[in-house]
Parts: sequence; structure tokens; C-alpha cells
Amino acid sequence: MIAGDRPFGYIELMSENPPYPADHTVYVWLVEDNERFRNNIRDLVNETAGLACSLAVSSCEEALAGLSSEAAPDILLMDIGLPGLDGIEGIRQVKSIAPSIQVIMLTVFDDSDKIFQAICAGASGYLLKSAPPDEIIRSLTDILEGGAPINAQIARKLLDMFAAMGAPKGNYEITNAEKEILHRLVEGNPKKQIAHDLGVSFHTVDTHLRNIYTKLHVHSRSEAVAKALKERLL
Amino acid sequence: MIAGDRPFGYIELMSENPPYPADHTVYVWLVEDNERFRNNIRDLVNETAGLACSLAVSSCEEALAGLSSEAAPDILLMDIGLPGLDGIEGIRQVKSIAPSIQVIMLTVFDDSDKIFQAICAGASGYLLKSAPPDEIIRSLTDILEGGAPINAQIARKLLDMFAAMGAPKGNYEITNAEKEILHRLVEGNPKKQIAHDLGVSFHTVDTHLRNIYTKLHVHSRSEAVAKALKERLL
DNA sequence: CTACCTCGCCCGCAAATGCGTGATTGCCGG
DNA sequence: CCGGCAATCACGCATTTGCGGGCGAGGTAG
Repeated sequence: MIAGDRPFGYIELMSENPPYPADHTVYVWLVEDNERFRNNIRDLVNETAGLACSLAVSSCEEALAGLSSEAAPDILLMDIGLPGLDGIEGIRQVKSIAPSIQVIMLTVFDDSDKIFQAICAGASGYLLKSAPPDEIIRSLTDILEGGAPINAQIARKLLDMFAAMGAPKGNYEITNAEKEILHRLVEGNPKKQIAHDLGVSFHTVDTHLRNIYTKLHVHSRSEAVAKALKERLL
Repeated sequence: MIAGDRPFGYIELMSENPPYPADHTVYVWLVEDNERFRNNIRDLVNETAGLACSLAVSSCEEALAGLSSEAAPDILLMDIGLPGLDGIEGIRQVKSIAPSIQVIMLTVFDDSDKIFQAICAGASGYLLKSAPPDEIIRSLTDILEGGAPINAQIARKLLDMFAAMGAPKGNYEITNAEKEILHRLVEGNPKKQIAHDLGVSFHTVDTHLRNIYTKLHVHSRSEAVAKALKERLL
């Protein structure tokens, strides 16, 4: 089902409507507290060939209950801002019960923290409610092809988070020898062991270590390790 | 120009072709070593109202040279697998010279490492070369609206990376007191200092520390710090 | 050619650490 | 009511660390 290599899905979708896998109907569940919106999406899904919305409820609790009584769906569209059980925690529980379910967040929130939490909880997609209906439908095919439908605005936030995370590679002009030692340091080796491993004298390691401390502006081994990991200069 | 609130961009694009900001032409540069592909994309861009491909070259070096002689573009479409100066390093240099340029990676690579590096280097979008032409054009509007066009397959990898990064909060049944000590450990404090800070005896800290070592299966302070940071259990 | 830097090497010592082996207290659940 | 557990405190000791000194070789830039 997860195609993995169908880069032309978009075109197929746009040229004519139903290019869905003919082998079986894709079942979709919907968790959304706004009744009108819920019905709109449900109808939209049901009107699309190959898709069927087999459950449309207003709370995570109902969906979780459904998991124990009904057949699990292929895809779960879930609102984040839900009354009662929070959508984020909702994903977590759903995924822990049935990990194969692909969860798409459907929300008005676009703040980085919510996005991050949802993703860590196991979401496979993230759309804004303001998305046009066709984007929502298209996202369902995307996910079946092994992709992750993400609104472009949200994708930007993701990229920013990544960039902020990996970019500040604070360079402290660490020497190769020093870097090597830093490496072993992180692994918890004592100086003696490091010296033996690198085939140099204990005192040499000691000197390098001192230089590392100086360059990193730290005064202890743990501090150095912490800084090395945080600034990812290993 | 960066609209920020035009969630219906897709529909506009798909219903009729040119919904581009009428106020000025969007200039696009293209770096791609395959001549046929380069020409295809260039023509595609030029045929689209509101867009103009003002430079189409086969190497990063040429593009960087262009930056000092020509007007900087709004968007740069760049291949990753380039001969000579690598595409990743290319982004870095371009962004360091003209940070306002939005760079979209256009590549056949879809391995996580390349993606990660490109993003950290400052890419604002990431498409596969196998993407249909309309997706490439749409990505240009996306980026002008403040979004980040990302191929769904690649977005999935991003999400996986994120999930792998934040999810495995390996719980080692660390006590609150122990967690507190772990905290000060990564800050490089000696046991004595920690004891004083927490208002407990030196020996207490020592015992807790031993328990931490046992629970984390480590035998040294640095190893503990490393593990605590890697498994983000602080 | 000299000044400077990096890398490797060495001595010595006060301080901190890791670990073995204890004990006491308060709290929870069976 | 008692066993289990986290948290606290305690002593001793072999190692390891952090840091104060100092020395020489190679490279490079002035």
C-alpha cells in the first residue's frame, strides 16, 4: 500500500480525480469537535472514490473507544484543539494501540511547539483547517504513498526548527587531535584509556584536554562533554 | 510579498494559472548540471506569467560569480549533486552572501543525511527532480507566500527524524532527586557544590550519583552526562 | 631568521571521583 | 504491621582529574 515510488501522484490526482489503489477501500476516521466542519470533511471523504469515512466523532475518547470495537482505519484525521483528551495525547494513545494508523493533524494551531509535540507523538501529517478541501483529500493519497502531507507554512516552521537546531555549529577551532579526544571523552573513557587507544602518552592527552577546556571555556570534563554534545562539535 | 495568509494558493493555481503577485516579476536562478533538465526548467519558469529565469548555469561557482555581477534573484533552484562545489556548501555560501535568497533544493537524493545537511545550510525547500513540472512551479508560489515547499516523501523523512529525535525519551526510572543531580552534572558542578546547592550532604549526592550510574549503566560522570543528553532525560 | 602557534611530552600535587560497605529515616502498599 | 524503597548520611581508599609549572620539534608567517 505504501507505494514509496509514485512521484506523479499529484498529476494523476489533478488530471482526473480517482487514482486511488483499486485493491481496497481506504478507511478514514475523523475526530473533530465542530459538527459542521466534521460533516463537511466526512462528506468530502465519502464522495471520493476509494475512500470511506467509517467513523466521525467529536472526541478522542470516542475514537479510542472505537478502536476496541471496530476495525481500525487506515488513516485518522484528528483535530488538535479538542475538549477533553487533548489531541496530542490522543495521537500518542492511538499510535500506541494501533501503530499502523497514519494520523494527520488537522488544526488551526500553527505554533511551533504544538507542531513539534504532535510530530513527536507520531503524527504523519499536519494540515491547517484553512486548507482547501482538495488539499485535504490529496493529503490522504500522499500518505498512502508513504509521504507526509504538510502544509507549506508549517513545513517552513519545521525547517526553521531544524535549521536552528543544527546550524549553530559553534566552531571553537578544535584541533583534530582534540576532537578525537573529545570523542572518547563522550564515551566515558578515562585519560589513561584514551592515551592507550590513541597510542600517545597520558600527558599528551592531558595537554590536549587542557586546551579543549580553554577553548570551550569549561573547567570540568562533564562540562566539556555537555558543551560538545549541545554544540554538536564532535 | 510574503503573504503569510493565503491558504487558497493551491486552488488559485489549479483553477487558472497566474495568480502571482502582479507588483513585480519574480526572478529565479537555476543551478543544474544536466543541460536538458536545466533548459526544461528554465523554459518552464519563463513560460509562466510573473516568473523569469534570469540565470541558468551548471555550477555553484557560476552562480556565486553571478551574485557579484548581477542582481540577486528572489529564488534559487539548486541541484545538490553538482560537480565541483557541492550543492550543500553552495547553499551555505549563497546564503552567507545574500541571505534573502530563498533556496530550493532540486535533487535526486532522498537520503536523510543530505536532506538534513541541506536544511541546516539554509534551504527553504526540497523537491525531488522526479516532481512533475507543475509541482516545481507551485513550489515557487509557495515559497513566496512564506511556505516551504517540500516533497511529501521527503517531508516524511523529516518527520521521522523529528520523531526519532524527540520521541525516544528513554525512561530509566530516574528519581526526581537523581534528575536534579543529573541536571547539575551537565553544568559541570562538582559533587560538593551540588550538595551545597541542594542543601544535602556530600555523601547523599554521592549515593544518588551511584544510583544514577547503575540505572544508566555507565561508569563515569562524562558517560552519564553524555547519555543524559543523548536520551534527553534531563 | 625570528616570533608564534600547534602538537607532543613530562613532573607533581591538591582535589575530586568511583566504589565497597555500611546505617537511619520516612513513606507506601500488601 | 512489616517488607520494600527512595532518600539521607557516613568512612575509607585507590584512581583519576584539574592545573600549576616547563621542554622540544615542526610549521608558518612576519
